[in-house]
Amino acid sequence: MPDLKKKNVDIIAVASAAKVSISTVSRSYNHPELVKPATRKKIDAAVRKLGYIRNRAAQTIHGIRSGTIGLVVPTIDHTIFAEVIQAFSDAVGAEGFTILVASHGYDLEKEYAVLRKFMEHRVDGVALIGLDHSEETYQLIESQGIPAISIWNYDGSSRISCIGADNYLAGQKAATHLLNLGHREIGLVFPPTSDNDRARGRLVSALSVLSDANIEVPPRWRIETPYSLSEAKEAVSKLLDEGKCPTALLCGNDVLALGAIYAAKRSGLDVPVNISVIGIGDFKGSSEMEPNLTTIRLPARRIGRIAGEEISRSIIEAQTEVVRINCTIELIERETCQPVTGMVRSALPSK
Amino acid sequence: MPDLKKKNVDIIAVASAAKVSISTVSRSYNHPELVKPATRKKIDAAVRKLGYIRNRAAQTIHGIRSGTIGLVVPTIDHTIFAEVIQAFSDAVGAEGFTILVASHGYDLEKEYAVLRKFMEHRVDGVALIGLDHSEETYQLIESQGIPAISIWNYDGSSRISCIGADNYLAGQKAATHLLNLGHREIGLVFPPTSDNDRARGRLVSALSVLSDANIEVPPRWRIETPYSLSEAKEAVSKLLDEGKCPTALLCGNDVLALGAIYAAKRSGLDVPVNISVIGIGDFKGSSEMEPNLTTIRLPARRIGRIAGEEISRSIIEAQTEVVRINCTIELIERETCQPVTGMVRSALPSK
DNA sequence: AATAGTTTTGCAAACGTTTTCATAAAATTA
DNA sequence: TAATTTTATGAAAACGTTTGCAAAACTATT
Repeated sequence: MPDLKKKNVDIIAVASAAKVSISTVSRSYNHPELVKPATRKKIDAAVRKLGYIRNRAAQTIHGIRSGTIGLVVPTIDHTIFAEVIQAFSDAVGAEGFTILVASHGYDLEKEYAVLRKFMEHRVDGVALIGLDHSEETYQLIESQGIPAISIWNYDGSSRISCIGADNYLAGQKAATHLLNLGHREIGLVFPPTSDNDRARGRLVSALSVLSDANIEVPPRWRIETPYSLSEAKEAVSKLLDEGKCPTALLCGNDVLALGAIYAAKRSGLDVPVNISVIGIGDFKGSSEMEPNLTTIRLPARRIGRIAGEEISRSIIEAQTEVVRINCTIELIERETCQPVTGMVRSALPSK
Repeated sequence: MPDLKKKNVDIIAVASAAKVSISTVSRSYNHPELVKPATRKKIDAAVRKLGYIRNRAAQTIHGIRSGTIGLVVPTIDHTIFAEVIQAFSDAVGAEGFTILVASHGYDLEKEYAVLRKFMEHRVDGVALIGLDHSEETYQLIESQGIPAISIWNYDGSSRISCIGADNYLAGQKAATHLLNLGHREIGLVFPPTSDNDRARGRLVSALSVLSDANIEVPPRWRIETPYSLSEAKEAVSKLLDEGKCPTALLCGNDVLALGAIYAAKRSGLDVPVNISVIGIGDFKGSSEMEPNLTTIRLPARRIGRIAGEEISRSIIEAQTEVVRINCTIELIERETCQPVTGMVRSALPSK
């Protein structure tokens, strides 16, 4: 039973309890092969008796790694980021690192502030979402000279290492799929795209595919809504219930797509018979929902895991060169999209 | 522009650049009122010029707080925990703390290991989910004498501070509601209950309400499934497609409930016309899904926020007495449950 | 102009470790 | 048994801060 004498037990206490010098105690942790087994046993006993726990702060000021990695995300409670965090955490945890987590709520100033705080804690590396960051943020990272990695976006000319998918391609694939199914009347449901390169890439490319096909999306069919199930549902409901409605909805991510599907159901529309919906992401649950969501798969867990492995590696090997990894994405055809030819348009609301 | 001369800029570098002693630099951070404004200005200039960032590790070994709080959850990528983490993070962030996060995957040994690692980092406090922890874990917390708080469960005799809801009551409310609607043939869908006091409390109380009403749940109707949408859907599908099926499903949480609803839909059953489903939690999205989920609301964000506020407070005030907060829960009647009297049972599969 | 009081600053010890270097003890060899 | 090599340990400096104490620089008072 640990000695509860409030005195904070330090390495000195252990040393005297074990009747050895502090150097020996330290060594028995850091270079156990250099200390005699018998001595090690004495030390272990003392450690156990006193309930000693090493102080990483004290180690850290010797230039020894802190063993922490900072992770900043826009928000923690979106499926997609939660998945990334989990995978990232598992990957770096396997290498002995602990993560510091913070969210910035899509505010790049806040992101900088958070990152600075991480630096005060002398994290061994940092991970961010996307490549949209303030100049200050980039300079901070560069001036500290620690490994940094951007998760979620691939960009061949990124300023820091990145691992992710090509969001531009994602939007393209989604739009192309709808086109292939014969859709010409297409609505767009996207989150705000300022300060969000993921959404922006998808939107821009979708729009460009559409305009290449000579399709113009009327403003009323271009919905901008916060990244929220309820708000997306609300916004799409409004679109569906007023005036002419599109034959298909291209959504910036699966959450918005789900909101759209709920809105359709609420308006008495069947997906995909009356309207098709495609998402981007293939979030956890998208394959289970009824009807199963047709979407562009962005391998969140894989990205998170590789990001974790990659940054651990660059910390351990102290190599700071930029690496860029592009994860392939694919169209997952499920049940929420169908060719226009098979559609029943009569169900459209007449109110 | 920061001086990039790899030399790690420390307080000494700043001092000499500003032509003052290191004590003065230190003071200008910690007790600015003690240093002359003109001097402060010189120091600020030097700091900016060199890109100096304080080293919390060095401060920490003076007994100064590390400014970190450790948070251990079973898993990050379940809506419910993600919500809690977000709220908790925001609350402690407002007080200047940064969180260390780790997950243990429902393995209490791992939880202990993670907690130990947190202690090495000298976190100022720790937060855990639920009250099921190993004896070792409790002793570790007690021996370190730092504030600890358990999130999600209320228990009047908890060993550490706790904030949460009464899961026992939650199960009771859910079961009672089904009973009130006239259901007598009730299926139970729960996650494994060992090492999970939340689920256990709910299951035990539901069962007890049922048996008090002289209702016995046949083994085939007692489904144990991992906390996963797809596995719940799978398991419930099997139940629904083989043999007699219950008029209502009581699910241990909203994710399992959603899985059950999907399974019903897949089996051609309408919820609630052919079968009622009740969840527990009222997760984000439960109110939006179609049909809206009837459930017992556990205020996740509120719990997370209060937990964060509470632990910040006890760290700052250095007061370590146990506090226990019980958040009220309520039945949210929505669309997935209806009285047996109105049900259509003919739709049941005959295969 | 000398004194007393205040404000501002610097010196040095302390915090809990790791690590280099030197020394003591043990094992090996001659 | 003495000399040599190897292995195990300890003393002390170093890491980047904070802070108690004392000295220095001002201000105000006579």
